[in-house]
Amino acid sequence: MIRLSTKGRYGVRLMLDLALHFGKGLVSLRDVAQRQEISEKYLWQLIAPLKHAGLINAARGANGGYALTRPPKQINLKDIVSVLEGPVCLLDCVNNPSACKRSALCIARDVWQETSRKILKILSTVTLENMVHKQKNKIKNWNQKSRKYY
Amino acid sequence: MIRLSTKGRYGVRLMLDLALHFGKGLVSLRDVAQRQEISEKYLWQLIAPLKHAGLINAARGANGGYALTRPPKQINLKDIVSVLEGPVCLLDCVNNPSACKRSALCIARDVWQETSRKILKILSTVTLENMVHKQKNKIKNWNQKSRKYY
DNA sequence: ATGATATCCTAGTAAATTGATAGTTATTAT
DNA sequence: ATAATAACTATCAATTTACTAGGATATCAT
Repeated sequence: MIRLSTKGRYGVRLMLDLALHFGKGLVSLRDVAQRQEISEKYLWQLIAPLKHAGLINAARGANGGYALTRPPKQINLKDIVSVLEGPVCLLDCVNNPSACKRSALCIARDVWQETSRKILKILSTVTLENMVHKQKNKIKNWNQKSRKYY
Repeated sequence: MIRLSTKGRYGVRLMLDLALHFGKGLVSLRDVAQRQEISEKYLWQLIAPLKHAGLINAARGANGGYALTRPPKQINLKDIVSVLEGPVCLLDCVNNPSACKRSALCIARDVWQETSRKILKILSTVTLENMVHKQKNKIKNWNQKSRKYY
């Protein structure tokens, strides 16, 4: 299926949470877990590869926690998804022609290759900064509505 | 993972095979299986939903077989993939807000919704006719090269 | 030093999905 | 009749997914 697993689903929410706190010190996993309503243990399994990929920093011990390694503007959905869900590549043969002996003459492969590239482009245009802005706007609008109707 | 299962992978090749024979009568599953090097039994599991979705017609009995119900120009990747892999929708909450109680205020959802729409658009721009043309060009070029070097 | 607070790491597992095979029945052209 | 072909059902091993459990290790505040 063309769909995200919970890794990508939760991972993006985790990274957005960190983005919302960027520049304000470290964020503990427990806090993220509570805000996002995701098990702390499960979140950790997402943290590990993200840290390994250099997207977040960690500080151990009391008052420890996590933070983005670079500004939200410089991290996009492609970065996050490819770490957590593997390379965005609709079929193995796209990145690795030897995965199928038909590769050389297969039109389907050409099409999937082109399509993969387009999807990748879409994902890389959405940054965490974009999402932070959207989040703030949404909350603002929601508050205005509340004032109006309640 | 953002990737296709073998259903979509084989299914598109199956439909392209039928497209290449469009207007030339029925094609038996055995022939497709041999040309595409895919098990006949497995192919049948793809045929069933495609037929049910109205993309192909079947004729039983001797000399029976399959054919596209409409010209290759009027069938695109979105049609095929959504039948075989389910709706192109990165997360359940995108089509069905009640799948997650955070839907109303979740920015991640908004972003995945927009992204799903863009991917859908990409898939619907590629028709079987496009693929048939590419296939014929590729074979032509390949033959020219052969004449040149061998 | 010590204890509280975090990160870090390894295993395990039930459920779902995937990819494929086998065998049987129904229908039609010849 | 019979050969060819679609239509259907059931099964199954392997993989992936989505978690959970239990602890080891590092760091800071006191």
